[in-house]
Amino acid sequence: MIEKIPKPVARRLAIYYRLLKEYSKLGLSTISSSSMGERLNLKSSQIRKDLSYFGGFGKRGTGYKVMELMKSIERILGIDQAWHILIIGAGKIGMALVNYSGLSQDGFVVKAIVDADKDKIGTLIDTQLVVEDVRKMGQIIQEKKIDIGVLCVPPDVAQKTINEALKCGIKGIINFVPKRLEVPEDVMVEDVQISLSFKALSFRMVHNGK
Amino acid sequence: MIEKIPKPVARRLAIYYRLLKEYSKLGLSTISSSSMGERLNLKSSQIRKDLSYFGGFGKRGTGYKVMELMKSIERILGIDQAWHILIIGAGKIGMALVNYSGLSQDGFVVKAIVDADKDKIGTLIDTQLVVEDVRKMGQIIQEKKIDIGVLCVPPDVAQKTINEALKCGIKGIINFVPKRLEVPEDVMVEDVQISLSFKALSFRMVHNGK
DNA sequence: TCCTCATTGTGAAATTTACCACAAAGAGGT
DNA sequence: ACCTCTTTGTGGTAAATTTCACAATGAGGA
Repeated sequence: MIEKIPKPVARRLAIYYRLLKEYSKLGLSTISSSSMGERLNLKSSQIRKDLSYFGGFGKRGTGYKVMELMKSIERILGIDQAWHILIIGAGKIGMALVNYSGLSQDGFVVKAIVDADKDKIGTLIDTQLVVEDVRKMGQIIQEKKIDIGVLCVPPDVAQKTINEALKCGIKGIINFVPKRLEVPEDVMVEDVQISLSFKALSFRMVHNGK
Repeated sequence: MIEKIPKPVARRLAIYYRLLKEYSKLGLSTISSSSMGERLNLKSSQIRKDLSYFGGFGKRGTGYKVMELMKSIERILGIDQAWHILIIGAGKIGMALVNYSGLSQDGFVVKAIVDADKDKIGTLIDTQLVVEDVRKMGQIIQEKKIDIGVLCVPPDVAQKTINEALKCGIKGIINFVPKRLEVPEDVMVEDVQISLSFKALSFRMVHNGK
């Protein structure tokens, strides 16, 4: 913990977590770094080093206990608690994220969705959530104790919209908008840029993977 | 060109491209690496070095011509051509990607969407595309000259489904499934793992951004 | 023409990240 | 108790990436 954690580590921990979940479903009780590495196309030493930043979870000669390591990574990633999510923008992406199983599984609970479009406000999504007026966002953030806002609005209103959310104390943002957001230092933004992945693929296809 | 290109470069080029598009809309004709860097929170030297791998696009004392650089990056990224896209799986994500403006804008044209679910087959999406039977995938790939498959199916059928697509000559895959796909060497896979971004955010929020 | 200013392109240094290699340690058998 | 086998945790090294720093160059004005 004293040492600085390389940035790519968090992402890999999430990958290890996913694999461990699979193993636990299969009923495996212990696992070695080398078998994980083989499965994930990573060097076993990298996995061990990544884990070692947070403590010694394994046993020499035996490996790691699947359940134990899962719980530890949950704690490290902060997903041993439930995060309250607000989806900002009921466009295609926003709506797709309501009830998206990949999120609820890991403790990210969508508590509300807001939009500015009158035609969308009041619509029932997935027989679960009603689209609310974006002007009530502040109230919703406080009442539903929202931790994370997921921004899925058109680019031209992105900054303006997120400014409102910031005023109400949001400290984490998942940004689906292809624009860099200006936020205070203590607010974390994680960008999800789907179109970048398409372009990266295109690049690799044209350049033959080099 | 002889030199090896660092992996992060392609992704940044796509970011530069996005910014240049903005500049061109604003009617700017030239731009310097330092003003781009300021805007993107990157060092100007990094931008210059990234571009220099592909040639000298700028002029000393003046900077880069917006339009010219845009066209060059288009060529480098391979988005000066249209890519034919097949969406595999008409779940939430798959449906959201049909007509997703972020894609069509940059030459990624969704030509078809397939699913295995009888209830979904035949459904009209966005008054544009009809969901087709996944068993016709091979035929569709050939007839519509599909270049890239976008995998959005449940994890347990992911590998099986992609194997079919590979048989029909797909050479590029965007993978939304939280699983590593096994593919031949000459096939490029780009993973888009939404839930990883949420976990990375959670991690940073818990660890105070360090 | 010559001087000044701005900005590129790029070797070399600095930093960050990944990988190696091996001592340490536990389990199981004899 | 000792030997063997396996696998971790980690210091040190290698590789990859970013950043620095500056010579080279073009534009514009005097």
